[in-house]
Amino acid sequence: MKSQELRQAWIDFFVGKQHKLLAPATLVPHEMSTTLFTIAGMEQFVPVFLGEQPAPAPRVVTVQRCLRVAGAKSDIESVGRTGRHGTFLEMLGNFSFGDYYKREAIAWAWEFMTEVLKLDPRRLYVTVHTGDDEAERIWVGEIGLDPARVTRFHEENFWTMGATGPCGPCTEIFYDTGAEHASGPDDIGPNLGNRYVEVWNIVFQQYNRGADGQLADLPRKAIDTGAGLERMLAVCNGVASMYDTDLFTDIVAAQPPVGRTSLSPEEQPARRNIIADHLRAATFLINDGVYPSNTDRGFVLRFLVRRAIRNGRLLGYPNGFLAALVPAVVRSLEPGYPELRESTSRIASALRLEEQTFDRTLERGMAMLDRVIEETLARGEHVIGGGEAFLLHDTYGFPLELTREIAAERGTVVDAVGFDRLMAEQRERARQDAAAKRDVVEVSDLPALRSEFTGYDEGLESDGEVVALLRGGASAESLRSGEEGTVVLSRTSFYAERGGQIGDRGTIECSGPNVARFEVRDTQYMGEAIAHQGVVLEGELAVGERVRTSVSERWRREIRRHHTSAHLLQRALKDVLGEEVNQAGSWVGIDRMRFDFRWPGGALTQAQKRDVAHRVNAMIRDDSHLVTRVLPPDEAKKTGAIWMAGEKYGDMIRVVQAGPSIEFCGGTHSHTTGELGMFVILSEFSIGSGIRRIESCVSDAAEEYVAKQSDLIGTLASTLAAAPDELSERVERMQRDVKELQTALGQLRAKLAAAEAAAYVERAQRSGDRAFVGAVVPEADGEALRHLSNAIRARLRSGVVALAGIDDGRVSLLVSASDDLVKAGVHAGNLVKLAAPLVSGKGGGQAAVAQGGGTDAGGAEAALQAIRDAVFA
RNA sequence: GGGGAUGUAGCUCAGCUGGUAGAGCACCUGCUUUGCAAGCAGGGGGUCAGGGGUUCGAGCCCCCUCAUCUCCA
Repeated sequence: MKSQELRQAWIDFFVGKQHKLLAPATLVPHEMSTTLFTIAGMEQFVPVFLGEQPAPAPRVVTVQRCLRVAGAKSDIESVGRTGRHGTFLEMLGNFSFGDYYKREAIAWAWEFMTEVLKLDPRRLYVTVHTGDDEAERIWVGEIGLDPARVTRFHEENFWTMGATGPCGPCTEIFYDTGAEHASGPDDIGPNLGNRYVEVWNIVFQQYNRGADGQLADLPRKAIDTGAGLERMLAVCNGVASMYDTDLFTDIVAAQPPVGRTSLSPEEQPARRNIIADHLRAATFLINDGVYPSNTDRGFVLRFLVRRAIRNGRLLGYPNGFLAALVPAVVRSLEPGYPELRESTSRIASALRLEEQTFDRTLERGMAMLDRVIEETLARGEHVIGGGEAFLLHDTYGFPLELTREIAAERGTVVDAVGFDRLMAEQRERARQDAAAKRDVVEVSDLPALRSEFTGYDEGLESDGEVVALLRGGASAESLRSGEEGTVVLSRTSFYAERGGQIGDRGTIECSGPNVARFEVRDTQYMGEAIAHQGVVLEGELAVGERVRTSVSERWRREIRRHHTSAHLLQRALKDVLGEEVNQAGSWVGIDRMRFDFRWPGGALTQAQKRDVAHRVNAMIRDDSHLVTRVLPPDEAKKTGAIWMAGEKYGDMIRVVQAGPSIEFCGGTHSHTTGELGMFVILSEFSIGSGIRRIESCVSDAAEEYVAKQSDLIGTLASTLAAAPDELSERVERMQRDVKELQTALGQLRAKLAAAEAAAYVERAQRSGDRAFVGAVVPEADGEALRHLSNAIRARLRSGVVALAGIDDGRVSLLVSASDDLVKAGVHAGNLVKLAAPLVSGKGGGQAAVAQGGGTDAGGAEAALQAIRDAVFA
């Protein structure tokens, strides 16, 4: 059986049982999630289980891609080595939200496995929760399973996603792969070893575990099942390992022939499997909008990619092999995920870039390791310290296994114990921090609320009803004058912050006989509800009242214009730099717009920026009417509109067209492009490797900016008495003049110092063959003293120069001694230390040259005397 | 989110306990020379990432910010 046949059979079976087929969520979960990635099929339904969102249908079927890298549910070291472990997997799932329950869920699972897949019932075993008599009764009484095939477990049969969230008892179906796969003589049933493989988990979701660890009942009981496609496929095909199914064999077969390698032939298949697994994960992560980076999801992606590259190197694969494998991965998964095709080149180029980055890291690490090994050997030791290995790993990203390998070649070993200890400390630090501020899923005390946004069609004003009020996060019946709080309405013209567009401001007024006015300072989404945050200006606002909403006209107008400019800018960027430019986020305010985009080419040139701005302005002058259509996803994609990878879109998608720009967008926009007036780029800079940010503005803000610039140029021109056109030339000439003057001044000073030096040298005091020059130099700072001192010393064969510069009431001391006197024991630093207190200061330095200073100019002569006495003593 | 490292000439990097900012390569000029990184001599080139503080004095010490690299969650 092929993977696609199994996927399709699954979907067909449950659609036949009146299930609605839903599109899978991306690997990047919804904002409220407590997990970094989508790790289970039920992830996207958590708000439904909790009663925060309505169910999309009573019965649902999905094929959900999942990623399990960290945490209790995965073991990265086992990936590729056992037949059951992988980081990326597809979860076949059927769900019931308050519809059918245990009986149907169990019966259908049995039907699918024995009748559709035609698996041998004699190989199937079942586990149920210790407290779940009902499930066992169904298995034995209704399905007719031999009671000997049902075992009870406690912890193993209580499913939970994480520390908190929906959970409940479960029943699991195991497949007996045969005695030849037994882990040992004790491996005679589920959960004892590798022989019995868990293929299907049917969870009876009925509790929510809160932050305090207590279980609370869910609003309604639900069914949540998950069967791993990879394991199920292996079972169907009678192979022991999922790596022997077409999901992996196609990718392994596409890998280059093994080159020079130190790996044993037995070790090589595991390495090839690891590459296939990590590449599947990486392909989907990038497809879903994640890119390699140092934090969060990006880091996990980087970890997987680098691990794959490292294994490829060990197998002797050529540079760039990973990117070259992307088409094979896409071919393998395309039947289930046609959308992968259009991301192929984007995925490959991201992997290529990461491989280059990794190469640089390895090169740097290699140089450091060489030094470490040499130092170790030079000390006559043969153990590389754990601290040093950890430093290489932690700070410079050099993998431990590489350190070990290279160390071994040079006859040394690595202190693994020390390394592990440091690693554990690092983990503990991060974990404690994370534990301190973990988000908790809680059943909201608000019922599942949903607000309708009327702003698309009705403009700035609309009617609605107050359905909930919050004061300090807790629900309230009413809000009185002066109180701050949150208002949730059934319908509203206020746009809540989403898609980079900030929330609206304005006022909400009671439309009834009651008088109340609420000032809205910000608007945010709370689930599907639109929450207006602000303060009651007058009267009292109560739940159930009819209200009229009105958004500040200027606020919305300027936001609309800036949002539209973001679309035009993206179009222009793609025109100038190429279609591969991808939006990586944006922020739309009333007087500014930030647009982040992926562009590995570095800073934009002046000409590119000008070209981009010019194109945007040309689109504005074309004065096109904006056209918005609301389409189902398939049709929306046919328009060729730009959409953001990894962004979630609903059942119906708004497609906004502004001149040549077509984008998926839920924001509010201007009526015509001409409304924007003028577009100006304020700045362009990097906000991370491969990501750049453009800040720009349009409309009033653009006019103001240009006016300010113009004023500035006017001021400059009049200050410099130059025409604006000549400004840059003028400034350049001034800089050149300054440089020349500085050079001339330096030369002059040197000459002057030389001339003065001659005079000072003539006045030198001598004692034996030692000479001493001491002088108070008015209006001289440290720099001047140094020049003079150098000039004098150059003329003295042997002697000490001590100068006291007086500048602005402060004294600088500088003492220097000729080499022969230094050898004879004269120490300029000590001389300064001796003299400095006489000018109420301090100082010091080296034997040849020393400096000091103080605040008492009157003591300068005495200080020089003291030095002279010391030199001649 | 937490930790580590780095930022000095166009490039790669030195810079000791705080005391006159350096080397190699590249560049310019001249000479020599014409076989694999040519040689010799001379020269130009610096906001020591930015800001604040301590100090007589900061590239170096302290604080903040920014950028880049990196590990962990």
